[in-house]
Amino acid sequence: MKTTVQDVARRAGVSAGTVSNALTGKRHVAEATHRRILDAMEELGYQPNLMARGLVNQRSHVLSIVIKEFSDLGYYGYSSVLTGIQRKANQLGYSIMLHFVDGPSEEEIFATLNQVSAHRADGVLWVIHEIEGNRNWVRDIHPEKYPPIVFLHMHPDPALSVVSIDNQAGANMAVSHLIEQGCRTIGIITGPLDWWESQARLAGWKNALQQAGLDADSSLVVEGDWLADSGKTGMETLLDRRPDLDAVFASNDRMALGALHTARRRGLSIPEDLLLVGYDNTPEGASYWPPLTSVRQGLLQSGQIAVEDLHQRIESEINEQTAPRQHIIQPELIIRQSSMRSR
Amino acid sequence: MKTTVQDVARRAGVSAGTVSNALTGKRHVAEATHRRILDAMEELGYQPNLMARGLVNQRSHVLSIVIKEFSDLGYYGYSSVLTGIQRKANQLGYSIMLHFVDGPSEEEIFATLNQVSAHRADGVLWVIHEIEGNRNWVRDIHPEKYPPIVFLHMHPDPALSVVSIDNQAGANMAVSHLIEQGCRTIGIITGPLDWWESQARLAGWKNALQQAGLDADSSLVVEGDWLADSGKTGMETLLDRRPDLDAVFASNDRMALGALHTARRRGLSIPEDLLLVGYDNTPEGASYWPPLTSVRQGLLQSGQIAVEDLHQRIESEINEQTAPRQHIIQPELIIRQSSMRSR
DNA sequence: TTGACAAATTATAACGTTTTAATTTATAAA
DNA sequence: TTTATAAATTAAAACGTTATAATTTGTCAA
Repeated sequence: MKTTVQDVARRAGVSAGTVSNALTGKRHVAEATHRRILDAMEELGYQPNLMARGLVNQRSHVLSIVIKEFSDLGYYGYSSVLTGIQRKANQLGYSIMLHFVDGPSEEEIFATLNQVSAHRADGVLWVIHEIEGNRNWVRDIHPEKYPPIVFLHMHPDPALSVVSIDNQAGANMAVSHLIEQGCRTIGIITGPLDWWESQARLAGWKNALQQAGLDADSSLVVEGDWLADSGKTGMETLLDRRPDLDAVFASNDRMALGALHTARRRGLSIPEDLLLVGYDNTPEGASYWPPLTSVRQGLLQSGQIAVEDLHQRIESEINEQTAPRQHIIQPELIIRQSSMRSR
Repeated sequence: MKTTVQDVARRAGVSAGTVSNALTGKRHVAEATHRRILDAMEELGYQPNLMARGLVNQRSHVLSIVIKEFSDLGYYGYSSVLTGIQRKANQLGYSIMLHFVDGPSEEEIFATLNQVSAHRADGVLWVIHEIEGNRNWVRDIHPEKYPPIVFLHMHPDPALSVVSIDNQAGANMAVSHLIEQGCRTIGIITGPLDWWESQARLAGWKNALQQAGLDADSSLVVEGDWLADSGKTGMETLLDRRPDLDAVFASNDRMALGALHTARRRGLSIPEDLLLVGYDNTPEGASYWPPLTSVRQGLLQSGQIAVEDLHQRIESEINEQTAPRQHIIQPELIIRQSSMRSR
């Protein structure tokens, strides 16, 4: 835990500089010496000190991920993104530091950002959902007081680097599919409406209905909070309000699960009496009864793209700033029995 | 991103040492100077460089979490533990670095450990499940080549610091509860049997049956892989083998979901025809149909305890090594309708 | 042999902190 | 006033690397 480059040098009978050269491979060192150095390292169990290295190189090779705490990590979406991030980061030689935020309130955001910056992370991946003022605080951040930041799952913004998923298209697909199945009265259980994802999915629903000349009445809309319970009550409300309801689009799989629960409790069969589509395509969905049709988001991919973009940004920063880029990923509909009209 | 303690010092008209004193609060600095320094920091937007600080203090205030990659993060259990870890770590002033492992093969384990040690993490939280040789490699690690390590969810071992959950007791509770409900032929869907958790839960099942003088025949045991699909097929097998089956204990909620699926497909009602208990108490379980009885593990708590123990270990290391400690957490049964005999 | 030139190595100065020991400044007693 | 003592500040060294510029060593042609 504490043999240093000096120790290795002494043991190999060379200077510290040579050991460093052997280590980084930037300057050439003679075959024989190289071998001796390697041996010395082996014998002494040398571990380079990344803090010292980072200090002189002005480069930590650490990427900071900022994520909202608690429930989020257990949520399928976030963990997929993280996995995608991890893979690419690893491949590019970065380590990952995790920062949690509760609020996110303005002050907490800046506190976190300061911590990130104190660690001298090379870049930041912002995986906090966007609500209200959020976007504006974050737009003001950019100054070179902080390392480059890539925002995941925010809606596109020319001033920021964003990797996001086309939520409106995803919802549109889902609802269009229901329409093709012959449904006419399609309810939606949305996420919290201060999330832009929720808004976008709602817009997709509306859009699909209008394209087909169908009713997008507000009695068909009920707001949930992403959790299964709100799917239960959402479904209750929809059924009470619209006895003619023949399909429901739930804005995530958890709420779809809740909707299934309520349908079952009320003695309704899916897909016989009612069709249902979820969002996220969680692995469990395939084991619900009936197996759940859902929208696959490509979250793993989004994590990877984000890291790639960030990496470019980090590398280029030395010369001139790379302009912000927007990456928009298209989702895909996975059809299972919950939305297949059995005639 | 690059004003230094020197800059602040210059601006405040003092020396670097004084700024440092003001920063750490270890030596007293006069009221007036202190104020001037604070102002200077504010004006210059000073951010301490944690790498430099870590270098001189020989303390990074970073905790490394080693976790098996991919699916694991999305798994309820792991994310809960991580949350628990994060909370306590934050409270004690640590940042968190995440390291992923695929295998885990011996070489990969050591590669990861070397990385951890290169970052000079103050301590390690080992959240890899234990299989086969695993334990032995890990026992040999301890030498002071690496920082102190606490192992989560390994079975107790006097040579190692371990925080684990009493899986056998948990399973025993679940099965005893089924027996109390009047069940006599209770099947089990286990996890992969090279996981000690699976073994322990199996032992708990067996134990409870034997206590009650009931049959723990091998025809009642089927091995799963934690995923819902294996719950589906596991349930098929059990039903085929034992037409007299009147309850099933699934070793996690996902597999319980699969079991529900199969029961439903075969036209069996739960709890009317068959009782079912899961393990993990995932939030979704309450929305399954019927709501799932399950074993709550106290994972959040386990994460917190692990960090506390690790912290002590880190602090004390300066003097003499603290002896390894075993923490065993008792789980709790959460009863819902899937296991309530309706008579 | 001696140069001339390339290749390999080294000494030294950073990087941004904190700590130690030394020094200055303030305070109180004589 | 002085002196003794406490309080506040500072200069310099250290932490473990890498980069730069200087030096040594080796090779080959003249």
